[in-house]
Order: sequence, then structure tokens, then C-alpha cells
Amino acid sequence: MVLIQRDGGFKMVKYKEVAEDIQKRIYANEFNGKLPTEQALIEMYDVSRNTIRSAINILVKRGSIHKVQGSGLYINRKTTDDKTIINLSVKIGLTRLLPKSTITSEVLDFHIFPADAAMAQEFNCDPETLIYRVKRLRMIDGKPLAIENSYYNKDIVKYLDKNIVKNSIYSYIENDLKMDIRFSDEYISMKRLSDEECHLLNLNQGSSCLMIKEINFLRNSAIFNVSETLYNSDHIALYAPVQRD
Amino acid sequence: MVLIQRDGGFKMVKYKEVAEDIQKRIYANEFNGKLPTEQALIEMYDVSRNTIRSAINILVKRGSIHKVQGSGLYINRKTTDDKTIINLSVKIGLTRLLPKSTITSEVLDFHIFPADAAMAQEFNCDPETLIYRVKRLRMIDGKPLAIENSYYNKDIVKYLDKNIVKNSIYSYIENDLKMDIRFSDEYISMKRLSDEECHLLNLNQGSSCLMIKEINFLRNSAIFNVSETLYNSDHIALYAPVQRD
DNA sequence: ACACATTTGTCCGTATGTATC
DNA sequence: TGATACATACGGACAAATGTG
Repeated sequence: MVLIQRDGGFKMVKYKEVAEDIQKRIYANEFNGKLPTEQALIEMYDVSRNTIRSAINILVKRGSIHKVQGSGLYINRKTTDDKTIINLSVKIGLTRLLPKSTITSEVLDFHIFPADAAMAQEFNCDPETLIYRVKRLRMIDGKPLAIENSYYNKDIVKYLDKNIVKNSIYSYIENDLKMDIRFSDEYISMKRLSDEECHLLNLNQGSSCLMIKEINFLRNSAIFNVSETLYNSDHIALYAPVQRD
Repeated sequence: MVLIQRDGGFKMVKYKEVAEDIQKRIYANEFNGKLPTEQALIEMYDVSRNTIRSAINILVKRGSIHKVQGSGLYINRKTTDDKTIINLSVKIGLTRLLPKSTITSEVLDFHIFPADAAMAQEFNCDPETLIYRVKRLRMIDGKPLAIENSYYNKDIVKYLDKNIVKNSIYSYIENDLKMDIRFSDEYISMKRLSDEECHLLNLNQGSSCLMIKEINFLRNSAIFNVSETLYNSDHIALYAPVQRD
């Protein structure tokens, strides 16, 4: 069985296609707790062992499966949690991350300003570089999910407007600007909310929340975006699969 | 230059040895923002390209470096944060994770009990299986860092006592019992602390904290440990490097 | 704008080691 | 013990992105 799929017209490399195909089959419950062996997958997809192993490693990294030498490839049990789970291992942008939910945004602030010393250091750019600031209340299926305070380097993201930031900025950057978001540093801490923030997130005064600071890099390792997002932790939990080397 | 190192007498496979050697050199500032090319590393360590690439991928996964096709291997800038950073991508056990600090523990509770239905489900084991419960106040350089509420399946971890749990349980499990801790699921959320918990962590009443629920697996995918740890988030932040596939 | 060298990415093949069953 | 299945390590070839002149 040869299965070559395309993602929105883009040509994908083999091992990623295979990975996504296996992932779909896992979601569709086509396997019974265990994947076929490497050898079987090699024959199914008609690719080399290295290619199958690269594909499998993608699924391992995102916590979908785990491997046991000498035994096989096992599908991980899903946790039974009523909260929305944000998988940190694949977390680049929210809209793509939570496709089963509807993410909408209310723009609380949108303006442009020249970087001061601190901001220039964050972005590793020259002072006076123009920076977009976007503050949004992000909602999941209509309920307040997070307050996002985000900054974009205008030298890299040349144009933003109110209409764009009302929707998925990442989708705009990737699909329209054809920029290549490659990696991201995420720092997770806790923050006590101001009264205004509590009100926005529909929480009691004096509440705290999960705060994620993100530094987002393009392929060429330029920082195009820095943000701090305050998550209503009544609704979400973060998930991180960890593999020993 | 051939450099084969041993870790505590254990034989390590080549790509891991190379990875750890490069990591040490990064810490020692032997490179100037950029690693030697793959080809140069191949010659330095006298290994194949695949082996070098496996080694490099370990460092990428833990956020030490990033790669730019056509350009090179770049060392990631360290964040300037006064908090202790817990790197989730390598977080299996605290003592090993924070070697620069002294982790000590005060045992708040230690007993054994038969699993009820809920605990049996957590461990994916039979009800009535004996479970160790360990509650510890963990301290970093003498300051209260976290309250850990941890459970061990006695069928797997056959023996624990008060003296062992005062020290690093993971070191005991790995070094003394020679068990192989392979992977871990981490769920991060926030918790409002009880008055007693606030007191233990030296926080004001009504404070909240980061809570990490961990499910820890052996090589054979058996769950040997489940825990919930309440981190004093004044002192720590979590870090997660994310790479797009 | 173009050609070229450099550097990492993808893909293939083969052999042998180690853990599980 | 042997068979199965994943892990490690070697090799080569070509593609794609980057940097240089």
C-alpha cells in the first residue's frame, strides 16, 4: 500500500507524510493498541527503514506512541481529563493546535512603536526597530481562554492590520507571507491576575493563572515574535511528553 | 580527536557520548556561538555522519542548539532569568535535573496501602496492589521548592524505606535497583494552595502554585510511579523547547 | 541576477547489537 | 534457545537552503 498525501498543495517529504498518515490511522482507531512492526510499515509504505524510523520518531516526540525495543510500537493511552490539553511538544500557534475547537479573538489593543532597550534585547534587534503590539482576548468555543500580549518585529513581519490580527496571525504568517516558523522557546510560570485581567477571563478577583512566555523563531533563527499569554487554567492544562535519550 | 567517555563506569553508545561531550564543550564556552560543521565533527570524533546527526539531535531536543539548513549549528542563547529553570524536555527526577543546586527532602508521610479503584486505574494495575505513598517537602539550597505527593507500585519498586526516600528516589531506582526509567507524561496546571501547603512552602495564605502531575514509565512501559508536585513558582519556571517537524 | 561552494536535509542500503518473547 | 523487533552504526547519493563572489 503506497500512500502519498499532500498537505494543502504543498509537497511534503516522505517521512512526514508517513508520520501524518500513521497519526490519522491512530486517531481513526485502525490499530489495536500497537502499531505494525517497522518491517510491516516498510512494506506498507514502500520506503526504507530509516524513513519509517524518522516518521515514528515524530509520533514519539509528540507523545502519540512509545517504543519498546524487542517488543513493538505502542499507542499511548489518552488521559481522561475534562480540561483542554495543550501539547507543548507541538505548540506553535493556538488555532492549529486546537483544531477541534473554535478559537476566536477580541482585539484589545493594536498599535506600533519603536523598540526601547529592553524590547530590543528581547528581539535581539536594534533599538528603534518598529514593533507591532497586539493584545487579544482569545476565546475557545466562545469562552474566555487567554489574554495574549504579543509583539512582532516589523522588519520581519512587514505588515499587520486589525483585520488580520482578529484571526490567526500564525496562519497569516505561514500561509500568506510564506514564512517558515521553525522553533520556539516556552517559559511557563504563574501569575497573579489584576482585577481587570480577572474580569476579562471571567475569574474571581485575586485569581492566578498559568503564564506562558514564548519566543518564536523563523528558520533563519530570527526572532519574529515574543509574547506572554495568560491562560485561564480552569479550562486548560499543558501536556509535555518526555523521552529519555 | 577521538573522545570516548564513560558515565559512571557504564558503557554508553557512541552518539550519546558524542552528544554529552559536545554539550560539555558548549557549557565550557569552547565554541563561539556556532558548532563546527557536521563534517568537522565527523572528523573530530571519527564517527559516521548518522552518528553525528543523532548526537546533534539530542542537543536540539533539549534546546541547547538549533540547526539552520545550509548555514550551520547554532548555540542557543541562555535566558536571563533569576528563577531556577526546569527544562521539561529532560525532566525525569529533580536531583539529576538540577545538579548545580542541592536538593534535600523532608519526609512528611511514608506508608503503604492497597490500591483502590482510582489508584489502580492510574497505575493500570489490579486493585489491592500494594502502593507506597511518599509525601515530601523538597528544598533547593535550603529553601522550600515543592511539595511532592508520590505513589510507587510495590510490584515494581519492591522496596522503599524512610532512609531511601529522604534522598533521591530516582537515583535509588536507577543506580541501585538498575531499573530503566524511559519516559514520562507531564501535565501542568495551577492549583490554589491550602493554608497548610502555603505554610510549608513559605507562601502567603491564598497563594497558588504550579502543579505538575507526572506518570512515569519503565522501558517495558510499566507505570512504576505517579506523582503530583506543587512547585513554589516564586523560585522556578518551566522551560520547553519546541521544534517544528 | 547568476554561478558556485558550503552545509544541512532526505533517502536509500547493509550489517550487527540488544531486548523481548 | 531461537525467532522477532527495535537500536546502533557504517556507507553512499542527491536535494534544498544558505552564503559568497
